[in-house]
Amino acid sequence: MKLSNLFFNTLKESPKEAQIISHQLMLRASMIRQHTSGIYTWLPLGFRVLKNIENIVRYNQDKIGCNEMLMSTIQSSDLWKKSGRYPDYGKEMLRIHDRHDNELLYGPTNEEVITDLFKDYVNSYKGLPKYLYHIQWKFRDEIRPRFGVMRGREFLMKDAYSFDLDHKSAVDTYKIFFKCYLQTFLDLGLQPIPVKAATGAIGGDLSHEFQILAKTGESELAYDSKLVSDDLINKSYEEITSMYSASDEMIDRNKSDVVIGRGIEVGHIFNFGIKYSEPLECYVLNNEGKRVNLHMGSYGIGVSRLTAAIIEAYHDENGIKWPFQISPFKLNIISALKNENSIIDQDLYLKLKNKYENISLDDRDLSLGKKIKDSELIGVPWTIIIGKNYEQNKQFEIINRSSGEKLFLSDNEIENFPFEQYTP
RNA sequence: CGGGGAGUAGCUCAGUCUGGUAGAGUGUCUGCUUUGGGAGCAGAAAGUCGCAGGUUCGAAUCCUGUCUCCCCGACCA
Repeated sequence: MKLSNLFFNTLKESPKEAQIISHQLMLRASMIRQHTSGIYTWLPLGFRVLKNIENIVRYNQDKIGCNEMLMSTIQSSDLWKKSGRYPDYGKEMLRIHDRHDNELLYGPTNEEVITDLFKDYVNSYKGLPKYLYHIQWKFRDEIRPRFGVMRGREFLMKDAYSFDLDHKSAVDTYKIFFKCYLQTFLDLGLQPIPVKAATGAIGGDLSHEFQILAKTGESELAYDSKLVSDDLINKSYEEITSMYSASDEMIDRNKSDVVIGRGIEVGHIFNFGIKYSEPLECYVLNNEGKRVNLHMGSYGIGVSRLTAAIIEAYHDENGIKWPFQISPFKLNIISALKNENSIIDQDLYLKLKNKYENISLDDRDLSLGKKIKDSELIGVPWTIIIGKNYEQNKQFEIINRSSGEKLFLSDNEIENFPFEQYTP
């Protein structure tokens, strides 16, 4: 995209409402705009990032045979009354009335809806197990929204739901999602720490949070240093969960040889048995022709929160440092050639655009310094400058956002340069 | 909900104590000069001072009410 067409407006100073670095940078880079407390408009740059994250999450869900669908954001209160959660959810649930004075709500989660759906479509054990998910906006009327999209009231979540015949099978499913989550966060460029969780309001007997390390994280963590390892993904569920990890009040203060840190919770998985299938009468016939309630699990990833979490993990004093796969633009071309008629930058732009889907050309009439600063703030992994070195040696100057390293490449070299091999 | 703070130009803030009719930086616009790290000079546009009521000759400033936002705590992807 040509930046002259991009709707954005970078800020030198950060608006005072922002307290943490990710919130400040998201505002300064024009990724989001606050509409009201805890509710945000996603501007073009932010929306590109959100979609990139969403696609990585989607890819990993699809890989384990999870079916993508889309449920409504508005739900009827009926099912919540059946499950018993209508009174329990309290003020955090946004309750609304339609013109007939029917009680509706803006969905904070979807266990009821999906359980009610599932029971009418699968009636035999032969149709199990089945996994379903969607990526959808949720609303939880948080007591105190804060830190930008980190704890918004309206937020984008991937929520998956599993249906199994019995407990044993449900545990196998749980392990599949567990490994899938590790892979998803690794693909996003993050180092996940799985933490055994208290099951809380949702209930059930098996639950893990996935935390990523960040100084500004809301949870305190204590974990075995071996959990931070490159080949964690190659270990079995049993091996991984045998290593110590805990958050907040679950931490054993007497335990030594653990690493203490802070984390941002970006995922949470639950196995909760028949908690919803029983009241909502979701059952199948087993191989003896008997009715059995399905064993269910739910698996959440905070997609919009991840944008902030990734910035918390990857930034410096000049701005964001996006992992390549997340960045709104993979590389940014800036021309500093004095000859106004030069189209070297546009030629290069067209050439690289064939190879990389999203790249940008800063064709705005601004000083070189301002363009470089914007490129750094927005967090583009590679900035290509066509200037002095091009005029003298026909070389493009390539700046690596993360390391600050500069490379000088010829016309031929730049076409084959492995830009995607970038680590922030 | 309890405790604290703040609403003045797109953004950051001064002015409020001590009432006299709106300021700075940055951004924006115009012109000229610039062109390797948020350029320089000159000029310009831009604010019902959150809202409502009150006191006063006169209110951003004092009083009352109200709304919104931010921070600390309980809740959570």
